[in-house]
Amino acid sequence: MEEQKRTRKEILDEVTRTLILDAAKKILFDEGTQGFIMDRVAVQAGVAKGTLYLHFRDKDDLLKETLEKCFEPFFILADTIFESDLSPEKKLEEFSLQGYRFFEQQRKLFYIVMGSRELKTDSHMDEDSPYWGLVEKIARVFDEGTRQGLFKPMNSTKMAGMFLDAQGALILQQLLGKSTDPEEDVPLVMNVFLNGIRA
Amino acid sequence: MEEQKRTRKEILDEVTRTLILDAAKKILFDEGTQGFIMDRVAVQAGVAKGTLYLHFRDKDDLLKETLEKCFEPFFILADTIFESDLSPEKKLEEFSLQGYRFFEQQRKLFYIVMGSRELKTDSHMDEDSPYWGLVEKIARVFDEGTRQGLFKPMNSTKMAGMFLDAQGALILQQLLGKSTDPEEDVPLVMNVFLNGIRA
Amino acid sequence: MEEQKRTRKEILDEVTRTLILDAAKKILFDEGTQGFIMDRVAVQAGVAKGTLYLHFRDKDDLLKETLEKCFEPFFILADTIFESDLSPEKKLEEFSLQGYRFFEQQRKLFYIVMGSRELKTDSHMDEDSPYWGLVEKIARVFDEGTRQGLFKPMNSTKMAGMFLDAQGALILQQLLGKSTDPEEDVPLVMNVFLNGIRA
Amino acid sequence: MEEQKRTRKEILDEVTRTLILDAAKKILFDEGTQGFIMDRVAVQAGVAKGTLYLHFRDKDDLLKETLEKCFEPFFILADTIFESDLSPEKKLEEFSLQGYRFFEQQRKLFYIVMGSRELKTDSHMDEDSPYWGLVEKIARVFDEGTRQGLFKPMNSTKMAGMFLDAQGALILQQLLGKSTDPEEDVPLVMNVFLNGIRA
DNA sequence: CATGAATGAGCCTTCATTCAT
DNA sequence: CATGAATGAAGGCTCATTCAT
Repeated sequence: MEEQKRTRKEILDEVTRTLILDAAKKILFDEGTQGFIMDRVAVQAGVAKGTLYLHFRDKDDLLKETLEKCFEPFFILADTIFESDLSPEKKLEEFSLQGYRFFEQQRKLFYIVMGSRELKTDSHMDEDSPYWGLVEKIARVFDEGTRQGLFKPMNSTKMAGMFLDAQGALILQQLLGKSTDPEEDVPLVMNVFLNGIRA
Repeated sequence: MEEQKRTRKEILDEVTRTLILDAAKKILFDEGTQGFIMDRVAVQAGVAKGTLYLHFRDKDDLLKETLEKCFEPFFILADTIFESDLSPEKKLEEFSLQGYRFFEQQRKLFYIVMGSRELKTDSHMDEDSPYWGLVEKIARVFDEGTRQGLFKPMNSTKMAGMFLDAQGALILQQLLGKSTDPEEDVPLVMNVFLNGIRA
Repeated sequence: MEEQKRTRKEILDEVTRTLILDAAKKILFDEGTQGFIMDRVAVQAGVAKGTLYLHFRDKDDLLKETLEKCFEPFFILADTIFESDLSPEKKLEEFSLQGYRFFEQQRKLFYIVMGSRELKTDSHMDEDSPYWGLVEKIARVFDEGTRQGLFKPMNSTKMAGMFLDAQGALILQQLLGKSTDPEEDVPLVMNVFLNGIRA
Repeated sequence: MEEQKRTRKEILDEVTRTLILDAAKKILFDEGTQGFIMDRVAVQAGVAKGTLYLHFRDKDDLLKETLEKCFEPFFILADTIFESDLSPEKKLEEFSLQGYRFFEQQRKLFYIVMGSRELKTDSHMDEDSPYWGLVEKIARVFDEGTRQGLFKPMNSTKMAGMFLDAQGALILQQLLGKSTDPEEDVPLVMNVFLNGIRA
């Protein structure tokens, strides 16, 4: 029964935690990082301000977890792609396409992450940030390609960084209205990088 | 003499302005955007708080101008390259190399611009930001190459964005200690992009 | 019990609110509107500066409510008179007398309201200010007198305004030491106005 | 020649002084007491900020003199009336009418004086303010009437205060749009007061 | 005398965090 | 555990006044 109780507590905890994170996500989307204020998150979540601190160390912790939650669907998608049977080239292409689409739908998220300059949490600088996780996963695809003799040998981490950021540059231009066609942009990245690295 | 007087005043004004900007630069470097506080800038500059507002509209204005001042040497360098007689390929390579070196020396600046999330001034989002200025200039180089029959026809703005951000990815990795050799990295970018676009 | 709890909280809230208003009143009296500074009010109330903003939107709100609280006893008195069975003439006389006495005791308040020029809250200009509320109530007394055939027909609002301000002129002179005797002043107003309006 | 020089200086001084006062008047009208800021007055006057302090002790001094300058035409008018051959009753009536008209044209001035609560300078409280000057002059008219056997004996200062403020109440209502007809309002004051005091 | 850059005390307001209930 | 009133450090900005030129 002790076991049971603890479990129940843990479940309730999880529920509250999720409640808060969902609220935080909404606030982050609606108000941007400027408006990401503990008070508002608490109100949105329907919990007391103090409760926030029962589940997250401080504002930064909450923000970090919120961002992670925002990216979660994309990461799951990415993982699915990376762990599939597709060829390395196809994996990259598929990732490119999905990234493009994800941010097309989650336009605001991109603005917040790239554009907002209010986060202490520095996703680029932090070694175990989503950014670096992604870079490593893409690097593994390049390694895979090289192992299969499809790509030239290379510094895969660097190449992955370049691939990811070049992609980001296109998404940025897309969001700013310079173009809206993944049919055009995805091949563009793919051509540049595949021509550059094909064995 | 009227002329003279006005000139003298303008010079003094300029002196104070520079004094403040230098102080602001130092504060920005030492304390990051978090610590970029008007009071501190004033103390560092050795002027009164109010004086800051005699030369800059508000905190944001000061911050923006400070950043511009930080990048100035790099922009001048970039312009020199872009306006030189070098071949398009060489221009890109030289830009790549200089960018690499600039941020090697100004490591902190990169952290501040890329990493800090405290700036309202959003260099990526703002259409006439240094970022877009650079993109446009690089695009012109791509156009030039295409006109000379060296590069394939392409959407030069997109390509320039990709080129710049791919570069940034490498600089980031360099700064995080993943590598320190421009001898290795510059050819990397160049290879990828030139293979990808050469006619 | 939920009910109880909420009630208790509301009571505590009310206590703090009153604490602040009393402090604000004291500051207003002691220091005038010039010295009506949020910091000082907080210290006087024995609460933190931030607490002020938990109970009042901003400085102006606090000031407005403070003034209202200052006048409250007088308004209650006035209402008692206006709603009594006294004859219109007696009502006016009684109002006159009570106003005289109220400001005799609250001398400082008169100075603050009439003399101080620091309030944004403009009691004369604002259509639903205490001033206009009083004018309307007095006007009703004049109307009553006219209906009863005691007073000539008249524009009661205008007459009420004149009556109130004429009164104010006397109180002002009283406060400045020109006279101190309500026995003399009240009949003065009454004579002038009643002679002027009696049917 | 020394004489001459000093005179010339005095004239220039007077010119600057007037320049400043005119500017101050304009600022006061256009921006209200809120916007009555030394900087702006200086700019409007076309002189340096420091110059203001060469001609006026401090902001309060300037404000006081500005207000006096605003009322000057009305005071001159009033004096003309008070020193004329008119009967006391006619003097009061004429004063009433002219006051009414003056503020009708100078609507903004009335708002500023009565409505604005930003002036340290307290025209009502200060014993040698325009207000008290006016009261005294009106009191002399009442005295004159009493001497001529037209009015009952009375405390003329008090009566004058009442007369002036009752008048103010009507002007206030006029300005707030409750009525616009001096043909109606002037007789109103006159009736009340004359009935109240006629011998 | 005039100037106007510099001053800096002063003030309002925000918001992350705590802690008594 | 949850609560939310209280906290108070922190920070941006204003503007009357001064003084060196």
